[in-house]
Amino acid sequence: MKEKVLLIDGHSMLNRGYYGLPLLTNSKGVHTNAVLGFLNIMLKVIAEEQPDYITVAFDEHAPTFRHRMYEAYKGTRHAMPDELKEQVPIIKDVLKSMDIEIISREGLEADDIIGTVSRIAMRDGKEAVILSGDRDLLQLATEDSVKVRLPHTSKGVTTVDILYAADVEEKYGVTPAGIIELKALMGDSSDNIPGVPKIGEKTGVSLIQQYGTIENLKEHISEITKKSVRETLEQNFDMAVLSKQLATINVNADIDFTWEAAKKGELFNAASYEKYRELELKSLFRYFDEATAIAVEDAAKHSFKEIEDLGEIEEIFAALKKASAAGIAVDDNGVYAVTEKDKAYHIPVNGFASPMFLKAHVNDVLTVGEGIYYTCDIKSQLRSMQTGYSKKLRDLLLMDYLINPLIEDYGVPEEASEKAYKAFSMGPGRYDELKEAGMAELFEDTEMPLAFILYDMEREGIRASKEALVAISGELDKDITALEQEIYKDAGEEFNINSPKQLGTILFEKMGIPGGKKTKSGYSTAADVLEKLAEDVPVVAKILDYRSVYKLKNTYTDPLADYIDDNGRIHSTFNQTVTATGRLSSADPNLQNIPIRTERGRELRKVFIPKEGYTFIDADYSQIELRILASLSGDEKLIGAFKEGQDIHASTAAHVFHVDYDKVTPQMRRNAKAVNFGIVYGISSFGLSENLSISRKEAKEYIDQYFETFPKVKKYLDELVEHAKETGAAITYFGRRRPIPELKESNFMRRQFGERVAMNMPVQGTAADIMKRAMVRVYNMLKDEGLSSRLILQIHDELLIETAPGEEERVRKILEEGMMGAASLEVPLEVDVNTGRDFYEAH
DNA sequence: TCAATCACG
DNA sequence: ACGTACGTGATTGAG
Repeated sequence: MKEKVLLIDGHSMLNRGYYGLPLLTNSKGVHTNAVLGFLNIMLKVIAEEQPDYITVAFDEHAPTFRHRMYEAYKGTRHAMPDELKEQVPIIKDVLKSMDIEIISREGLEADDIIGTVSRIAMRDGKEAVILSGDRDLLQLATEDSVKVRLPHTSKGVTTVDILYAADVEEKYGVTPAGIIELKALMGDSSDNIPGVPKIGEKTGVSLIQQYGTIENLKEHISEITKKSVRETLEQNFDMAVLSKQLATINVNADIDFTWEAAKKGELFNAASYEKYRELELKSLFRYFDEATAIAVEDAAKHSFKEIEDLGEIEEIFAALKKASAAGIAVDDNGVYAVTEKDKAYHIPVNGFASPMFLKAHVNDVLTVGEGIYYTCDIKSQLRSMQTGYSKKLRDLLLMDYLINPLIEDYGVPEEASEKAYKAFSMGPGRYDELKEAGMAELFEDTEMPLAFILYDMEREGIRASKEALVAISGELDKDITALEQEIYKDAGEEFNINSPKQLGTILFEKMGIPGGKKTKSGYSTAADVLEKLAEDVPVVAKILDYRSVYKLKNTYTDPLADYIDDNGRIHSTFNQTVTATGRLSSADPNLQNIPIRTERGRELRKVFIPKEGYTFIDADYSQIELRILASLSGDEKLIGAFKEGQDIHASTAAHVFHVDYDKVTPQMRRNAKAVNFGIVYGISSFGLSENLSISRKEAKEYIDQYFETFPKVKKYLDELVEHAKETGAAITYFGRRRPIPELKESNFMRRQFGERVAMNMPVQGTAADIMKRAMVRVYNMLKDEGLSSRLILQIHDELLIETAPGEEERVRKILEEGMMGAASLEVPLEVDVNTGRDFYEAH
């Protein structure tokens, strides 16, 4: 059995990965698609070939000899997108960690390195396998000792073709050596080889089959019968000669290659696991055995000294109080504390150290301690902590979020010990960063106290009637069954209405309804498409109806019933570190998207009820985003409209359509409302035209008219984009930041998106800031006055309080004061307050 | 696991 | 010549 060497064309495989996969980023915003694509194919081929040696060849960035020749000739160069360029050093690092030899040398192309090594392998009696996405390398294939493997994707499945000399001949009609001759004639646009004009694959192949080489072809040029071919060859033969030079791979390049260095080592070792983990290439973890993974994960853990002696416990708490900075975290097993780099303690719950005892001590540290106490993910610990907000406490998770809200996974450790350690080691530095970025106040006055409020809201939950949900579910079920039958009858067959694919086929092919086509994967059956057809085609109306009823039952009614606990209450989770703009999000279940826009959906809100004797008081900000826009832009007309208490959409309509305020029609108001939304979202004429079903030209006129009416809004939005381009981030009135990496991307569409984000984030984010400040104020007022009423829900611009009997008037006042006073802008913040016996009535 | 859909602000 | 409204979460079918 011959030994085998795998030779990989680095840039070509990276390129293939980049264009073959969507532009993935990991949670740190690092693009990884090319790296992932590269590794996927490489690992697959390694598994198949079982090579004894591996070498990856990269081109140097400096233009290489062959390219220089061509560029001198044509003066062009291929540009590599930044998102791909970034990944070159990354893949090199990964390969190094896998102990894979990398060869690159100025003045040499990867092709030349691979060609040379393949010939060294032949000389030394070894087999060579070449992996590349570039057909150029086919010229290196031989009868049995050098094969080329070309990845190729069809119908989403990637296979890696195997080509020996005979396969090359069969597939391309010429021998591997003939590939060079063929390229000399037909060129290769992907490799910048010009070729002879007008000669394509067909003519080229037949000429090479007949004459073998271009030198021989030159000898017999007069024999060519077809006049056009003969003439182009006669006139452009120098192109063929140049192209041949360009196409020929140098197999005698001067490189440093030794079998010793190329020897395959342990690919899946601790170092490479660490790299994969850092890049978050989770789909590739399966290549590592469990032992490697566990060893690496364990290395990250730290040893905490168990403290059980009562005297020692008191000493530790005393030390904590004296420390200038410490890490602290708690869970059901006790308290974990880090006071110095090598002083980490675990005080377990035991006979002496009851949970109450430990909670009291922690509380004591946080209230009278002299230091700053760092923890990680405070909200998750409050169940075992029983402490109120303290300015001495800093949550690393919340700091990380403020510094970069785009991160998807902040890596909160599972165990409390690691939370304490991580918080201790990273917290102080992170706080400095936060201060540097101007967000210390936002963190201390808003985000930190808010975590405690969210914990309380989650624990309180909201009461819901199971009986009512079950009754509604039954009704919906009847409707679903009836609609299903009618739809099947109209369609003439039974099919899965929930499958957009099947539905599209039935509607637009079988039934031949016009107005189909849209998405890549077939017909769009989205509501806005179907709505346009519903009037003319009864079945389409039924489908829309079916969908909304189906959704109501399966997304809201039934799941909500399952979330009700023994006390009849539903406890959502309010996430404080997921949105890019600073808003909260709600999940498990999401209580921020309970239906309201249709009456049937809205009915569902009747199942949410306050506990016996209590009422709901709900307050929402009126047009908070547009008020923020008016204030921050300083536009007098917009500010004026708000100050006069006008209906803002009607007022916008009056200005944009040049009619009197009281002559505005409902249609005009609707259009103006869409324009106002567009402004807040980062206007584009296309988006507005889609939304309003008008021409792009008309949409543009609306927008131009709007900006002419409110010139300072225009100026403000332009400045937001400019600022974001300069600093790489958008920022709210209260200093919250959102990086916008899209602004630097090479893709036009993505940059455009970045500009819209730059316009939207400060507005949406400032609204989020104001609401959070309001929550802190409202919560503190309820607490300071010793009321029993509780904040239970936040829906972006709305707060719901379960109000104790007799506290109604106070709560109304607190909501008004708390919310209106959360910021002082150029325009007063207006709040609508409502009382109700259920959520339906209250909002 | 992803795309399509749709509920909310 | 691109191919688009901003921010979320849950369900579903299909690969």
